[in-house]
Amino acid sequence: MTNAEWSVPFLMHQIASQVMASVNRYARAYGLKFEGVRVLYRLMAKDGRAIGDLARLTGIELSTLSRVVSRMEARGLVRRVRSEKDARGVIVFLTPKGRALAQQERPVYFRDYEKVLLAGMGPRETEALRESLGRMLENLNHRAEPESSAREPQRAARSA
Amino acid sequence: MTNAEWSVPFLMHQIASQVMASVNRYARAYGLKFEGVRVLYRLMAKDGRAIGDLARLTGIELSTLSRVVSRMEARGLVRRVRSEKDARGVIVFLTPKGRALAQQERPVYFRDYEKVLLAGMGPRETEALRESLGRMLENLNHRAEPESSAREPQRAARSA
DNA sequence: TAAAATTACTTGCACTTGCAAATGCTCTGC
DNA sequence: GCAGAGCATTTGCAAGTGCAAGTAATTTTA
Repeated sequence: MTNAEWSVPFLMHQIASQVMASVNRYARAYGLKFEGVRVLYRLMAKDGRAIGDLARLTGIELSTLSRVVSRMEARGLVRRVRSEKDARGVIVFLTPKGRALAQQERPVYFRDYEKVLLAGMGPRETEALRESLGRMLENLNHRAEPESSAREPQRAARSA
Repeated sequence: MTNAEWSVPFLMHQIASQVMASVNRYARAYGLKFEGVRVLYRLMAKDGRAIGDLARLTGIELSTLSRVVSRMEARGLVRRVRSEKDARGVIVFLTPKGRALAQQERPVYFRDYEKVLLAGMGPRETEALRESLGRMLENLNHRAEPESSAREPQRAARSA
């Protein structure tokens, strides 16, 4: 199974989607899924963000994010405030309830996973891994698209 | 941004969903999305797999996968064959067209990403990373769930 | 050896998603 | 100071998704 020729993104895909599916199952019990969890964490890092910023940071599509925020708002986890600086914009804040949930669930979403994922690795290896991941994330944030190399082939009606 | 305290799964989440979103945009042009691409690759590694095996390997929910395969079948990328050993089962095979697409698109999906993600890393770092990722994937495959620690809290109607 | 349990998928349904169009606000140039 | 361009966000709509229930074949069990 572990084939040294597999590329890094391919490995990432495999891991990513399995972890994501699993997080979804976890978070369900709290009325959240992957997307909601990520919004929560972005707001924990810095409260009060524009919808568009959240979309950019999380990579969630804007209209989707708008609706994710709506549902989180309905559940009392965040609130929307019309920006005073620019009335087109909306700023999203955590409610105390949202903050409490994020704090309470941090270990469940992440620490337990850390145990599973990092099984059998020493501290040096995990530290190197963490650093590499951090760098990858920076790389992504600095250039969201892999500069599509001008390839924009024929459109298809449906996707599988 | 790069906060050393962020856990590995958290970093994985961030990277994962951004890469996934991006792959979706890419693959769209070929009538595929993330899920379809992953099925294609699993079949490239070993052709002729049961739907259930594909679901387990990819982490895609079974019913979803069934329909992904249906769409891929409609597009002529794979074909379903009723298993002779066990007539309940269905074996999914690549068609020549599906195989050709997988081969043709490998560089697009993965090599370009590799460039973006690994920017600024030396060969030693990327090799270590690749190994760590391989190990994480093995860890996941050996234990799909992080043994839910018997937490099964109150159900919620909708998820955000 | 026939009913019951199990396995391997597929389908119905309610909800979510992403794109494109709409809405509502702000800035620019004249 | 107002028409037109440009933004930030939301909404309509056509798919896509996951759970639960259904279908069909196989294995277990009494």
